[in-house]
Amino acid sequence: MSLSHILLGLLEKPQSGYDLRQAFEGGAAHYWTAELSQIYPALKKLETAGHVTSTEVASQKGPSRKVYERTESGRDELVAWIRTGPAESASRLAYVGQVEFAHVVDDLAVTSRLIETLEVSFGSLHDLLVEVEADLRQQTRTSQVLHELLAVRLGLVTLRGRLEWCDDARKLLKDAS
Amino acid sequence: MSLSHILLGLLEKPQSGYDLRQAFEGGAAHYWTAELSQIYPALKKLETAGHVTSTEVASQKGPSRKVYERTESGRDELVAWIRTGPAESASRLAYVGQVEFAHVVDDLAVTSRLIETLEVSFGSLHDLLVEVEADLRQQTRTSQVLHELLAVRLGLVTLRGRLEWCDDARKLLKDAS
DNA sequence: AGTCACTATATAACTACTTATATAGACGTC
DNA sequence: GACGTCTATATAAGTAGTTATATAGTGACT
Repeated sequence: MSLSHILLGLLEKPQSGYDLRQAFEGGAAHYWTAELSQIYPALKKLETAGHVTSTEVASQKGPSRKVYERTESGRDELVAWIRTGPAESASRLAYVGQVEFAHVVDDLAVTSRLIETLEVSFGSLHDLLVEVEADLRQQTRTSQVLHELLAVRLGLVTLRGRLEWCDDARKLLKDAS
Repeated sequence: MSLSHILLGLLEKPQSGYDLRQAFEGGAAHYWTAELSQIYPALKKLETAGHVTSTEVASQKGPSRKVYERTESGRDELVAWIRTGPAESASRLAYVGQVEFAHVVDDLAVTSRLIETLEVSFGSLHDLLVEVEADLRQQTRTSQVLHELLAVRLGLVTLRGRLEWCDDARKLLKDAS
């Protein structure tokens, strides 16, 4: 389950469940979203596991808020997740969270390794799609072939963008170290 | 549920559940994956709904295969799904399937409308991230800010790629009509 | 005074998805 | 001939995620 990990990452600052959903809407939306009905039970589970603690805070508008804070154990769990690197079968883009929260590891080499791993998997998917596209180009341009070509090209531009990003990321990391 | 719709789209040619999984691995993987344990019940459900029919075919290697075929009603269901356009909250990229299978609608105007809708939603997410990036650029370059910047840029290159694709797709459609 | 929108938490019911396991024939190889 | 791998279908158990609904206070508009 990586929603828990994403929540632990977002808890760099103590926040309520409601706040955390705002975080998903503003910025994090490009790689992950979650409903409140999923966030509240997830926070409760993290609390029982000892990865977060909660304190009730009176609010000027609406009911009192429950503000969650990451514990040492929570930080350890987050670090462990980031160190494992991206899962091969990631239908959701949890690896973006791993990159975003990698600063808690306090070791840029971990970030570099993450990027290298991603580059390999982006690369092989890209190569596969290049072949599929070449195949489609040789077929007579029926409506079906045209639409398949559109779908494949969407994959290609996305992967080309991500590969460019790997390059860019390496440069940023070199400048930083 | 759009796995059913994706399966209906892939059933342009009659195929078995096993074949359909291969399709997810070869090419469709960039926007959707599904395990066999999810595909088999989904096909059964489609059969009860009358959207597909199955015929048992003896196989030279291994056990006999169950080959599924899309019915008229299945085609109607697929067309209806494509006509509704992309869902706003699409954590998985089902809209790529809508583009890929749009040829069954047999009306390029539908494809054009799909692309226009996508361009709007890609655009607004892109604009949001541009603002977030500008914000981060002004902050002192701590490790945390660097990692947030990396995550935001990954989103940006992805969205820039997709916006380029919208342009490209419009041109391809113009040439085709 | 009534309605709407926003902050805030919570749960029930449902749907989707993953992981593990069982079965079974064909083919290759050690 | 024992083992591994590939084709092929299927189900059980568990986890993740969505949709609907309830509750409740605040502020703004009508």
